[in-house]
Amino acid sequence: MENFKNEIVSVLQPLVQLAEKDVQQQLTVPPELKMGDYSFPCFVLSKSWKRSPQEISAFLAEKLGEAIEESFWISDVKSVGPYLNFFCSREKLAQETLQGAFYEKEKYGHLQEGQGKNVVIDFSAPNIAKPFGIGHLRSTVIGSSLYRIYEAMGYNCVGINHLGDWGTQFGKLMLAYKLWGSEDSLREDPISYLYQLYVKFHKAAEEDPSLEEEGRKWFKKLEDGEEEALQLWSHFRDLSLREFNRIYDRLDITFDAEQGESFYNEMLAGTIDSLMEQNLVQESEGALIVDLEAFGLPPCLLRKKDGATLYATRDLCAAIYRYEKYRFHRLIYVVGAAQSLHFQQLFKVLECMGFPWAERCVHVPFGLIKFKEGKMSTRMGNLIFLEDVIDKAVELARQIIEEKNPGLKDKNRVAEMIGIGAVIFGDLSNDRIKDIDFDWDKVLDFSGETSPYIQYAHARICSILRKENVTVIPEINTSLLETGEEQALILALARFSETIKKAAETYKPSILARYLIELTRDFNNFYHQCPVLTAEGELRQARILLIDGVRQVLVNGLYLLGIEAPSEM
RNA sequence: GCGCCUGUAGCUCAGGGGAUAGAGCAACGGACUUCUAAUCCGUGGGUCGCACGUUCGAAUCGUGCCAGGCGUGCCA
Repeated sequence: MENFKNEIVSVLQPLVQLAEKDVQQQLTVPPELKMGDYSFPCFVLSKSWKRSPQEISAFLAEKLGEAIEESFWISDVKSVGPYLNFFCSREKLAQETLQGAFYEKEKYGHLQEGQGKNVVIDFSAPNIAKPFGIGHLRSTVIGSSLYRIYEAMGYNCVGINHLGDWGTQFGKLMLAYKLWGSEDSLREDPISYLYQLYVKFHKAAEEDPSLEEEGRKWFKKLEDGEEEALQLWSHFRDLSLREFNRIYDRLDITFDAEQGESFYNEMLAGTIDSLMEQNLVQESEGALIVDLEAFGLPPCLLRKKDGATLYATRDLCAAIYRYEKYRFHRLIYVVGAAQSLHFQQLFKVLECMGFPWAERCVHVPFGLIKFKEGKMSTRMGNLIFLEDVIDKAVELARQIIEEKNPGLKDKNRVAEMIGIGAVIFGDLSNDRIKDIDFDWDKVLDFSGETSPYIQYAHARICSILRKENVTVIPEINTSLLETGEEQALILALARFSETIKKAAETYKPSILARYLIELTRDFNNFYHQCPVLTAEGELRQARILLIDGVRQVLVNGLYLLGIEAPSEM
């Protein structure tokens, strides 16, 4: 598809006297398939040419008539009103696309742009000693998907789970444990017990604000390395990690490093020192800050008046450490939009410190998961556990399998793929910046724009390909694929690669998710209109290769979202 | 107060200068002796929050307003 576009630019550019870039930018996709594959609107030329866009379009179409004959990709040019519409050679496009999918398999659609470059992605980052709530799903699945998308772009990715394993909340938790905790209850169900303690603490602190102060003291003890505090901390941390890993396993998510906030403790002093040497630090109201007023930003707090550090300090250390270790081409933080200001400050401080790579740090923000009942917060105790959501979705998938395909083998495995896929897709299919209204009915709906819809189409294709006397052969007569449904499918497949690129550039997996829905819709139209198995000879072979291409792109695309596709369901 | 984000069909959302603004859900009506009906086809449903501006052209860009969310120094 890119080749086709480039060819349009090269034949059109000398005629219209615009820069190549401008020509490229003007090109749009017509609203209907039969209008062509790319269109050049002639309005821009109207003024300088002193002619109506309709006349210009007609003129250009005639002029281009000859140039087109020697063209490889462009099969036709038509003037439609003010638009100049280009048609791609469908046979060549089908050839290139379908053979590409056939030969490149799971690499189909991938690019080489990122060869030899490292991209560090900071995602998930749950807080130790707190349950893995539905709120953590977003960073986890968006980050993991971006990881896979950037790998498909050719980059070498480093996924880091910046665990929230340090900070004042631990002081509070330790205090709560000291006040009300019991080792027995802790051992029984660690996370949920710690969670209860945490909620209890915040309720009690409302009555007695001195508890907050006491909690901060406990965190200070931890930072000072006091034995008892350290032991409790390490105990809580181990128990939590075990729980998180169970969830990551189910979601098929891995990290290359699990350096949490605590990892940077030893570097804190050094970082503050070097900030001081550069005269970037000031004392204010007993705290240590970097004044950013010159940049229209509130000050960045490095150290509290009690001497304990804040997360900005740890994030500074982390960024510096990561650059030294990975020399990243880009450092991506997949963190909620609520922390936008924090990252503006963080990047600005790095810039002030003279790090040229500060501009290669990006915050990829996302909206909140909201509830009809109001805001969800760990403190209030109205958390929805991610695992409960997954369990319910998987259970529903199992029920539907029992009802529709009771003879299916490996039911549990398939139910897991479908249920988990639905949960992930439900999150990734919407623009990440928007808040999501959490709705059980929506999570547990497997029809329409959902991943089971895509998986189902995939399973149907596999079912056809499993039939006797079906062999996928790459050499076909592409001119036989002439119905609107087939053309639409080929075109959709041809746009896979540019969709990956767009998703990567905008850090939006939702673009890929939408693409897969549309591809699946195109396939379903085809499926209901064009028989494969009962088609004759060459046409049958051509359609077999076509659906095999669709199958491959569905698998590859779902993989990039972190979703598996069962071959039967 | 100030800053950032969001506002499109009853609901959930695509589209983010270009041709008639699209899906899904919900409602109603159709399609399984034919490749899996978790599917498909059809019907109804819209002052693209409001106003002004830029442009040949605005849901899309700018400014102002309205509504909601988030943030705004010792949480992360």
